[in-house]
Amino acid sequence: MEIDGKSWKILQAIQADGRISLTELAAKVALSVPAASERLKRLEEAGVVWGYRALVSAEAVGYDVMALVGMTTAQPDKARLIAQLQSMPEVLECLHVTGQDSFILRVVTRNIRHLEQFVGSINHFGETRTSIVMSAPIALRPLAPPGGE
Amino acid sequence: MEIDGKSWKILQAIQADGRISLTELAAKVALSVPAASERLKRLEEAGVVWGYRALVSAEAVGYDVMALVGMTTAQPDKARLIAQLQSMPEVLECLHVTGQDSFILRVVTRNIRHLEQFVGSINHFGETRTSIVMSAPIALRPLAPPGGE
DNA sequence: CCTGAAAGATGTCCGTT
DNA sequence: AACGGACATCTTTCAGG
Repeated sequence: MEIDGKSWKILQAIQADGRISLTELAAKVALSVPAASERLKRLEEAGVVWGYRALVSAEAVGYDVMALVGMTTAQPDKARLIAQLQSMPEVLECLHVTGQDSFILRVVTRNIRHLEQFVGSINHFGETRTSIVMSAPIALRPLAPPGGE
Repeated sequence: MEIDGKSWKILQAIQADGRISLTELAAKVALSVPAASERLKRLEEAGVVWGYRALVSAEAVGYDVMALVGMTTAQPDKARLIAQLQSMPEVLECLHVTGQDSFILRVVTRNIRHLEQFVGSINHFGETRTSIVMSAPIALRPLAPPGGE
């Protein structure tokens, strides 16, 4: 799918505010409401926009610790590991990556003790390297056009 | 702020669908529309909900490579590094962490060549360790109640 | 593919319980 | 704090350029 300048403006607007009304959206991209609506629907149907989420503060709901956990896991254990991670609400994300780690997990826990307990519950799958997040100098930025093609 | 069962239902619903209407939301949590609306507004004002985002597929818009880049950076360079990263649209996220790495970046690039170029443009700030994301067995899961308190 | 207007649905603001 | 109704706004759909 090709995405022209106006569709990119739409993408940027709905990434900045996922609950923006079509009326506002249309105004921002200098289009009529039905035109903006159709473009957005097309983007959704093509899978360019694959969902809308409210962003909830982990801290505000009682998760005081966020961490990234890298794991080195033997091939035959991977499927079981993923199955277990899926049942653990502390795991917000699990990426299968190249390099020293097999997986990198994004985890939230109530406190350090809870983090220790979490790591203990998975480290029989392999070595873990835990990095506690102290701050997020750049947090979850919207995608911009790739440009220089 | 205290979050009771109904507010948690609201949080889960808007994390699952950030564009859900108040009418649907109210039905899901067995509340009237104004009641649901007020609770949601309170959650927003308290910073529990700090935004709404459309999720855009990096692949669909021309970013074929996602990677995590760990950096070891000397203290005096950190501020300049962050400033530079902020001006680079490839950087979706930058976390300041404990452990071997000073920062871990989430980066998207058009292709491997573009990734190499990106890493080259920042590696004078310190050593980098790049992990290319092959797949996301668990992608961006909503927050669940911490429970066992 | 965009525009403009109408009908249906939705969000907000009341007063009330 | 939550409910129900009235009004303003928004979304969707349709005809037309």
